[in-house]
Order: sequence, then C-alpha cells, then structure tokens
Amino acid sequence: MERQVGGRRDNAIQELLKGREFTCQLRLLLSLDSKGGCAEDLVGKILSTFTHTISLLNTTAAATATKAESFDEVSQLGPRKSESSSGDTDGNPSTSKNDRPAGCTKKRKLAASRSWVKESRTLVDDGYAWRKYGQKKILESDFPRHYYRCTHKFDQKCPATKQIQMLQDRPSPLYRTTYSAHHTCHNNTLHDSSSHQHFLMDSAVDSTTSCHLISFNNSTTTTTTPFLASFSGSSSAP
DNA sequence: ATGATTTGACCCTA
DNA sequence: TAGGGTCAAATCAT
Repeated sequence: MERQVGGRRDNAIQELLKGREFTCQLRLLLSLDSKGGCAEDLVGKILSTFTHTISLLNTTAAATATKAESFDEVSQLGPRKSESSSGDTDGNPSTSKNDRPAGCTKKRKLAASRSWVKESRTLVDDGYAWRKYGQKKILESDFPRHYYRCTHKFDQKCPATKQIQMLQDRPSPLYRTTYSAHHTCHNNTLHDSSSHQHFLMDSAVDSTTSCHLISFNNSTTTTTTPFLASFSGSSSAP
C-alpha cells in the first residue's frame, strides 16, 4: 500500500524531472534565438515551478523514507518559554489531574509545533537520561508509541521529552523519534550539550553509520541506556 | 530500599 | 466523541 504510493510518487518525480529537462532545453533554444526575455522569463518560472514541485515531492518522500529526517526548529536551543507551564505541573507534585492549569493544553499545542523528528533504522542513544512515562497504542500504527521525558524533569525542570515509535519491523526496523523541547539539564549521564549537538549533526547523515548509533534487535541490545532496553521488549502491544 | 517501567485512567484538543 | 499525551499506582529490577 505504502509502497504503491511511494512508487507513484517516484513516477511523478520522474515525470517532473523530464518536464524540467524539456523546459531547460526550451530555454536553451530561446536563449539561442535571443528573441526577447519575456518568453525566457516564462520558461524560468516554469522551471522554478518544476524544481519546487520536485523538491516538495522529495521532501514528502523523505518523510517516510529510511533516512528521512526533518527538523522544524533544530536551531532553537535552550529553554523554551512555552514550557514554563510545564513547571506548573512538574514543580507541583500535589497538583492532581483534575486541577491542572488550563495553560497546559496550550503548552501541549506549542510543544507540538516546536518539535523535530528523526527517523532511523536503529534506536539512538542520544546521551541523555530518559525516563519512560507512557506507552500508547496509536491508531494509525501497528506499533505502540513510547513516551519519554528527561530524568531531570523535576530536579532541573528540564522540559525535554521524546516519543519513539516503530514504523515498521520488516524487512528491517524503522523508528521515528519525535523530540519536544531541548534539554536544560546539565548533569547528563553520558554527554554534555556539545555532544548533543554532535548527535544532532550526526543525525543529518545516514544514521546507520553514526558513531552514536547502537545495534538493536529483539534478542540483543548492546546499550546500557534504559530506554533502549525497555523499548526492545515492548514493541509488541498488549 | 530506591529508582525505573508498566499500564489503566484521566484530560485536552480537534 | 475519538485519539493522543500525561499521570500515578502497581509492579519490577537492581
């Protein structure tokens, strides 16, 4: 199903590439004729339309592809204003579910817009200490979504959270990790913020070659990071 | 004993 | 009202 859609998209891209090539040739002819810039301008616009459309299609394809990776706001580091309300609930353990501040709903919305996604064939130890706080069967996926927050959420009010979801397990596993908010904590177990940057940089390339990546499968987990270990055993929904 | 994970329930958004 | 995110008690691991 998804493969069919991907195949159609590839065909569309191929057709667009042809169209762009033809338009290039047309522009070359027009420039040789040197008959005014009007037609050439038009061809230029057509070309840019082709290029833009191809780019859009490639972006869409990348979102579901193995090495796909999109960063909405990667450049934004440090604490976020929108997370302030997180401290309302986090810093106040006595706050019950029933009297959550109204602002937390707004926070959820904002946090969602300030997130970035990474997809890879392996689960990544990003150097931070994560604590799992939930797992949910997602409607559109056969695999449950795992929810993690920073271990230092309470002691350092670190707002970072992430969600890990297996998109497929065959022929090879594919995971989508959605990060929300950046770490504001400092005493991370393995790395400092600079190595976190390194991780982000690494994730822009093929994640399977990243030095931070960890071999992962159902039988063996070569990591000491708790969240990876727990994820291995919980990929099957109850 | 302490900290992490599991899991059902609650709550909010669309 | 359904789906998704979070909470928190129960359970597990060290």
